[in-house]
Amino acid sequence: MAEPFDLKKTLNLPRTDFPMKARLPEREPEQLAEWERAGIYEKILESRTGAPLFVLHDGPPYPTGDIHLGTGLNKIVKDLMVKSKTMAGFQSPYIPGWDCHGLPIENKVEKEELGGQKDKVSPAEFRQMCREWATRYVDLNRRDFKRLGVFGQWDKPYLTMDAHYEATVADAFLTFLEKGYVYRGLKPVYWCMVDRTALAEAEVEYEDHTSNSIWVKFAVAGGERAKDLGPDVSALIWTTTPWTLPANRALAFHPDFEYIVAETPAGALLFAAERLNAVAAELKFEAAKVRWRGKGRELEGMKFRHPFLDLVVPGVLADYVTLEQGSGVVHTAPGHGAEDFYTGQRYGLDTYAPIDDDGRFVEGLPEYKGKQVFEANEPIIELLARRGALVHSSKYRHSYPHCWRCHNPVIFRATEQWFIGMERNDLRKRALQEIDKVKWAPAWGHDRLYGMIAERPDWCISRQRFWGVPLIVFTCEKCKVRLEDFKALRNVVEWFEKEGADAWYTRSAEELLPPGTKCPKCGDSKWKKENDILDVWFESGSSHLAVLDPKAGTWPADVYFEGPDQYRGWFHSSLLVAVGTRDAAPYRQVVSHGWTLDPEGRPMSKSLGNTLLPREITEKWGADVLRLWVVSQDYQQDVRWSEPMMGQLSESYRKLRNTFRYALSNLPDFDPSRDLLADDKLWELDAWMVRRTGELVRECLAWYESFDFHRVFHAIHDFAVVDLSSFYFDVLKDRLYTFAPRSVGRRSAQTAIYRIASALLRLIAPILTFTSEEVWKHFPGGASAAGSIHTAYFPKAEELERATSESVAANWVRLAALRPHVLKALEEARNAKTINSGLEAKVTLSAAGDQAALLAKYAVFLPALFIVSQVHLEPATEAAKPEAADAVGIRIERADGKKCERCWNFSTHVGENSTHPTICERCTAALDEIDRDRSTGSGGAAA
RNA sequence: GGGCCUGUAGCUCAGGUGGCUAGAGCGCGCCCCUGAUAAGGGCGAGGUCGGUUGUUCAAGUCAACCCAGGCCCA
Repeated sequence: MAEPFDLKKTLNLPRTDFPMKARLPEREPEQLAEWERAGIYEKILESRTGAPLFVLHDGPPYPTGDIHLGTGLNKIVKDLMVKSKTMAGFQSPYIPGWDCHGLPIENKVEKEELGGQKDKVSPAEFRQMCREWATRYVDLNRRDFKRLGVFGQWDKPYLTMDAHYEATVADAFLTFLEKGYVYRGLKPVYWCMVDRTALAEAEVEYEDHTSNSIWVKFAVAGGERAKDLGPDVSALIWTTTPWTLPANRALAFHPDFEYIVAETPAGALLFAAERLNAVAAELKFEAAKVRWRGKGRELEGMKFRHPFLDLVVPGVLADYVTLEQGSGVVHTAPGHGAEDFYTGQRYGLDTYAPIDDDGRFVEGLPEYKGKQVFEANEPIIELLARRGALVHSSKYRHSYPHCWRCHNPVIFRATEQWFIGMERNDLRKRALQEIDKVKWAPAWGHDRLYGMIAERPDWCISRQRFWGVPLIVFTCEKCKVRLEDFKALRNVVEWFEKEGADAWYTRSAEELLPPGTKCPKCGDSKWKKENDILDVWFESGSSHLAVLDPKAGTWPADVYFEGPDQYRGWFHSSLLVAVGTRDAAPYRQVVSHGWTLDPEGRPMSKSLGNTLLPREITEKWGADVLRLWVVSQDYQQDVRWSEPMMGQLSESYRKLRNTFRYALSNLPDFDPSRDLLADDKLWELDAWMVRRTGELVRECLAWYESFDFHRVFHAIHDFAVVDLSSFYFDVLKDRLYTFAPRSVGRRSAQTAIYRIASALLRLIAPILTFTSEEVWKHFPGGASAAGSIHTAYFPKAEELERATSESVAANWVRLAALRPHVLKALEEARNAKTINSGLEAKVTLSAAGDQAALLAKYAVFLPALFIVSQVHLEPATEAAKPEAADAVGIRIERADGKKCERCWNFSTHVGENSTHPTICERCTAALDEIDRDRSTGSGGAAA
């Protein structure tokens, strides 16, 4: 050997092209382009041809703006489900969708493109403008979703405005109609005066509103009990909607409550006894003489004079009357309240609601006629005052229903609407039975939806708008009879399949119906098309009909996954549509996630202005870090977002990335087809680590199965940090670097690293979508030649676990348990300046019994385990006897001998090698082995 | 007002059927290494398990009530 012999060149130091720096914001888009070129989504589906299906059916978001963080979370979790099911061996298609119809877009187009003047264009033109608006945002949303690494059929999503979809919805409506679920009726519904449409329960949100709180007298005008009450008595009512008084048609009493007539400064007043103190406080009087007492039921049929209309209204009984507020006497306007309406039905009261679509009084006294209802409040209050009927008036702030889209207060207004009757064909009962069959996560989801379905009123499905699917209803122009020839009606579905629902607006009734469709009653053939469109919830609730197919095995879906607002939304409407049309739930399982919270723990919302775009995150940290954010928390509860969290997750990401990088850097000369050692050839430590990896795999696969992604993440992360980085990889360094490249010891370590990294990588692939692919490309043995990691399968726990026996594993568990104690002793020696590096130390262990035997058996492996130069064993002396049976005494001294220049271990044999006087006996042997390998010509040194 | 959910170290999470001095990772402080190096390793300090009162030999774990936050319904 030449004089300047470089010993370092004889080491197998880590070497890899895999970059330490992730540069995710730049690299991820490149990866996306590559996947796009390769047709990754189709490739994955092809790779699972013939495999059992797992169908996640996408709930369609509304394309009216940028996606926010919650939407991103939703899509990422869906992607985790799909990717993990794919790797578990299922064929798992994912067809994303968008909910394109409805008010929000209609409003935007009306305001931003037509300056509020919708009449300027025809319905067909208006619909075209809405379509373009929706298309624009679908494109933007799609770009953002893809950026998150979500795989799916992005080039062919389902859109509720597609012709086929609209036809499916129309057909579903006809099925409901045909089966007798649908009826037209006069009922109070939520009405938005600004959007001029009826609203469903799900379209109403409660917000704070200031109302007029007024106390009004209704003079007793007769009835059986009138005499008992005494002269000049008035019933006292309380209301926060003065404008509904013109529609008052009764006063309601609770049959079981006690009522009194009290003599007050405002006159003799009839109200609930229990409300005396509250009324006195509100009306500001002290004591009151009680003149009469009686049960509410005695007041049924009493007559009261309307305070300003020439009208006498009856006393009626209702058990929804409460003693929490007001007087216990309830002003009843059947045209303006749901409960009032049902009371009105029972007593045959007039459902009076003289209000037009804009919320203006179309008739009534000059004081309020023509005024919008809220503007009518003041004049009505003044009117009451003039008539001496107003006892008290004040402002009252409370939560009040508002339109979810325009956020204006809504009113209850009786109008003619189309309904799906919940009791028709036992729809409610059957839906409830289906809920019991579905699996719910979290479990309370069952009770939530069950309660809602059990309580909900009939479904108001008509809307007075244009941007949607029209109700397929024709009325004979002559005799007003409705066409019930379903074969003829389904002709419209054919038109919709060809031209979309636009056909309803561009084609005449004669064109839409089969030629010569005649009225069965009068024989005429002039038909009038219905103007209303369907509630968009009916539309999105039909998505399973449009997208899934029982014949293909994709209906019902295996899982629906959405936010908690969908119990009243999509989970709800999908169930009703499915039960109505197919007599079963459209899903086997429903999973919901929590709200997305800002750093202060408040739900992110546009009104609070604390929302965040996923794009801002991917541009700064990368999609894989955002995906880590998703799996770091339990999404079934509320999830929080904050900048510091992202910082920590970046660190976690870096740790995982470096763990894989280190594994790769020790495998540059490792070809699994040539170098992989069989289980029984592995060193025990290596086999034990493989086995432990198998245990991790077993746990994680179970968590993937139950969609507990955060447990998967924490387990993998902890394993990478604790078991690999700080323990196994550290312990392995000496063997990997200093042993001859082809030695069994090194190949054993490499085999373990290879198997562990391979398992870990596939285990985390659904989460780290981009990075796992990047690692895959650097994996030994041409792993990526067969295709993307996303077409690979999850590792098999058994294959890894059987690397070694339970008893061998148990020995290593005991040995490894000693490590923290030795490390602590080393730390103390470091502090005492006895040593710096651990390799400068000699550890003396004193043990007894079993423990001594175990240590003796594994003596040669102990220096590596503790990363010290020497370990000496001695019997536990009586004095140094450790308390615990398996404890050991630990003494740290400086290592004997000199530091080997090659492996840095201390040895008393340094200097014995004449060629290399600075190296130890182990390195001498290693160099000899390297020389031998070189002369035999096979295999190569790492360096 | 009714119903439901949540509340364990600064952060994110574990803690079946109640049982040793309540755990992990990250972060933080101090130290080591310089052959994973814009890396790696070690040690350490952090919690009256939201609060109160009960049941029990024993409660983070069970019960009741309360507080805070959230969601749904009205």
